[in-house]
Amino acid sequence: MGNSRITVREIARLAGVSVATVSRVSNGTGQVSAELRQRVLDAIELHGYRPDHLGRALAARRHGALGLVFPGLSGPYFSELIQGFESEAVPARASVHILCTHLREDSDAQVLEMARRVDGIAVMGGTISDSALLRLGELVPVVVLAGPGRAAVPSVGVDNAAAMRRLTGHLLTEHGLRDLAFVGTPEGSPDVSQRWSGFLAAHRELGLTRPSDPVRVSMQQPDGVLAADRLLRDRRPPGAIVCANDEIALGALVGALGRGLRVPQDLVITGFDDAPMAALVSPPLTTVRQPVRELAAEAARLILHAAGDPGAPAPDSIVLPTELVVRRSCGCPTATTPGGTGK
Amino acid sequence: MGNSRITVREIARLAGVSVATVSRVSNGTGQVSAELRQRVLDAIELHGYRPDHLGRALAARRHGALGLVFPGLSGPYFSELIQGFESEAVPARASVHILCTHLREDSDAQVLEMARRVDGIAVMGGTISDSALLRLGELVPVVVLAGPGRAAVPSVGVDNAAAMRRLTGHLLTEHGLRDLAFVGTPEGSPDVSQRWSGFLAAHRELGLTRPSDPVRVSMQQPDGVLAADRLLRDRRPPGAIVCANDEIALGALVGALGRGLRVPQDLVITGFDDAPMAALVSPPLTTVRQPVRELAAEAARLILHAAGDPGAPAPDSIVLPTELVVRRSCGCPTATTPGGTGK
DNA sequence: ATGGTGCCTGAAACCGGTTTCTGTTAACCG
DNA sequence: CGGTTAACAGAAACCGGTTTCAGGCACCAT
Repeated sequence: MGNSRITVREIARLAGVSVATVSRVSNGTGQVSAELRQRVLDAIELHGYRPDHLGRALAARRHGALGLVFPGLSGPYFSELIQGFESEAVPARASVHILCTHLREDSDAQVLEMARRVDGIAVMGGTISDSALLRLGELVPVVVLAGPGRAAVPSVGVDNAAAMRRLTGHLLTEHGLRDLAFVGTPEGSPDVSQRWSGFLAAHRELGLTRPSDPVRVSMQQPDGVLAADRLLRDRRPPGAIVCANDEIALGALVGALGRGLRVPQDLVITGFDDAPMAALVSPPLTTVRQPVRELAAEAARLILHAAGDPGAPAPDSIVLPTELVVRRSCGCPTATTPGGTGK
Repeated sequence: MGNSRITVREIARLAGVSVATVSRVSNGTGQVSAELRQRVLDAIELHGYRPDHLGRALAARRHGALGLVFPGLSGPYFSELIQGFESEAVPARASVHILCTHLREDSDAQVLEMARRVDGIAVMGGTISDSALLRLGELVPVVVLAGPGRAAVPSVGVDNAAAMRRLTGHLLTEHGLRDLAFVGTPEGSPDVSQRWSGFLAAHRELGLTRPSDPVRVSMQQPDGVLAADRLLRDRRPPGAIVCANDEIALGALVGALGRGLRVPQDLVITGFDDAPMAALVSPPLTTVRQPVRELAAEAARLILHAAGDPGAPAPDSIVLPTELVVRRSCGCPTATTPGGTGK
């Protein structure tokens, strides 16, 4: 049983009907008399027939698959992302292809290759070149996740700049902090780039001098430790370390505590994302919550919709709301002051 | 250009040759005269023809894709795993399908469904039922990643029990610690199950009483914080917290430090995996290094080989070596004592 | 001149489904 | 009772490739 060698013609022969009838029964399309239907169902059941995905996909000119492209995965952010994406794809009976372009030279070519195997693709911002993105958009429905869209390529993201402006403003205004250090590589991803510009904007608004250059590291905990080392080695500590995400912030916190500094008394540290650990460390991290899972789910929905509706107009880009989460690492006493910054 | 509507027959017509010739040229198989080859290549180039993946896959009866199934991803472990898997799949021109069964009821059915879309599958141990695993093995080449294989299903993993026995023995013998607490859910995955039994074995060998039940939590940092809370709340702290992985250990460390305990003076904590952060926290974590990336790469190689060679015999299971990494969180002064425990 | 050999080539079959299109039959209607 | 219509079934075309098979042709040895 379950031998995958049996075909629709085989079943047709065994049930004494035509292949068209078998196809109609197995898909529930068209009209089939009760008697023939039963004969076909019996034969299908008896031999454990399951229609071949390739044959079906070829005939339907549809792969039944979605692509997800990211630079390199790490931390809770990507877990959420992938799971959110899957949560929409699986019920739609679409499989999820992943492509991790991490440090590979030919990622443009690989994404283009992926386009020939899926019905639509979500690409993390900053993962492939702009020209490849446009080219991709001609081949399949595409949405940019956490990054700017293009003409025909919509995007799903949050207003990073506004959120970071708000967070930075909180540090500058309500805590009177100065000499803030930004940790993260603006050139690395659109997300960080926007957060950096929000950071700058907050300074500009208050008429402060432009802060010093960011400490350019990657987005994982070890990078936060590294950044803390760099910042705290010889010169006096900055007033606050504003990290591009929670992972970096957690690493920086570990680095700072390891050097005997007290947070927030000696040093303020903030994150971005509101990862699960952010609330659990001591002191709990002040950060910005963004709905990562919903972001990815929304992207999947967009793609599925566009793939199902060939002539559909290019959908609008989507901006989901963020929320400033004030905890103790910024120096606030205790309570959480909620407040949306997104549209 | 690049319009994906052009087919092999179209190119054949334009180049004034047969479809067979086009196919031969585009695949480099068979003999084609220089003149015809050039005509075909020109037509292909001019119209940007790329053979359709589905048509090709259907004819070749091969999907050009590999599946990777895991319970739920989180932390550096899964990053490494996925990237290791991809590092082998991509050069083989196979795309990677992922399936995250996390908490879903019908994961068996979904894995079986995946089997009809890929040439082979790597399944993390403990992700699906045994019967589904056997069934799966009849459909496509399968390998179990980090878990026990079955008759026809090979596995790739490390000797968790031996490694954990060694680590636990180190704590019991060389540090004279007693009253160790194990954090992790043995029922949750074969990995943890084996680590738990290694933990027990080390106690048994020394004639000690059976340690108390494990603190059953998941495998992420927040779970470590939770476990530390539970263990340290009212009663006196255990002599050591032996964590099922580094993520838990890092969480536990944060929890312990947050309570003002000193590690390792007041409390010893150990991990498993040797995640990047393990060496960077203070104190650095004593742990067991396992080659996660290689594990996944090996699994991909196994599957690719089996998928390429239809009649190949079931390959042997593979056990990769681990290494005890002694740092300071166990109470050792400083140096690292390397030493393999795997076969 | 003739038969054999090897290289190219294209027609056609095939992979495993879906869908259109045509034809048959039975039910319904005036 | 003749004619229209709806329901149903199957033959064949189709999706877009690959591969088998047989034939044409040039070259070589007899």
